[in-house]
Amino acid sequence: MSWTDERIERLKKMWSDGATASQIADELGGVSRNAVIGKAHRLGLDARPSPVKPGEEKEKKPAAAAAPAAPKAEPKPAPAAPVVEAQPEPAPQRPQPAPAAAAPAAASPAPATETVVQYRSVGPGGFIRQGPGEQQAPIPPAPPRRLVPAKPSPEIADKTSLLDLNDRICKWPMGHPGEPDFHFCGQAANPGFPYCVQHCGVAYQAQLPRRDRRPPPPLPFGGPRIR
DNA sequence: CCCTGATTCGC
DNA sequence: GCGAATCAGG
Repeated sequence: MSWTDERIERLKKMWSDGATASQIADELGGVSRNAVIGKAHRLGLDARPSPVKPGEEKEKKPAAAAAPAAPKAEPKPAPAAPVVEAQPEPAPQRPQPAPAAAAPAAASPAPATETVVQYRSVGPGGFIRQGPGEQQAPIPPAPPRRLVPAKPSPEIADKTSLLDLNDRICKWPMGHPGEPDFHFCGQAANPGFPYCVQHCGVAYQAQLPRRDRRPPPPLPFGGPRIR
């Protein structure tokens, strides 16, 4: 198998969606997990959290097979490529009480000061994480009240959320995790099963001989995201 | 042992 | 460019 454009495309998407190399490999078929990882690296895709610690530098390995004289000298890469980092702004003025919506766009016309590119990461809920050095002034003291789980929005107030799950209701996921309307089926569960009767029908299927197997039903998550 | 991703290196 | 072999952590 070769890396056609479509296959590369799928690799990219699945990789950035967080699929493991193995998953990607047997999804694509015809390639090994290693091939996928190798390709991902060659494509310059983001490194994933590796189980291997980046910490200590590995010394030469025992060169099991007769390794000819070290083929390549390795000049350590230019040490200090200027790391682009969010620069803490002087913040001379007391920040305004904060428009809660927190204009994510750096578009705010910084008056007269230099234009500083700010990099921000986006948290799981879609909120904008604060960069270092841009603490938002006084932290509102926590009210001495008991915290109560709240529905994030009226939108899903009547939907079955994670907090509503128990062993008697159907836990079949509807929509995509992380999205505002993600919820669970919520029907009465088939006793002894985590899903309602309909979803049990989808989740549990008799294994048929390969030859007359039907193509698999859509994944519970609605299949791969389309971005 | 299984899994994971990273790296190396012969092809 | 490709990917098997190898490494190393969980």
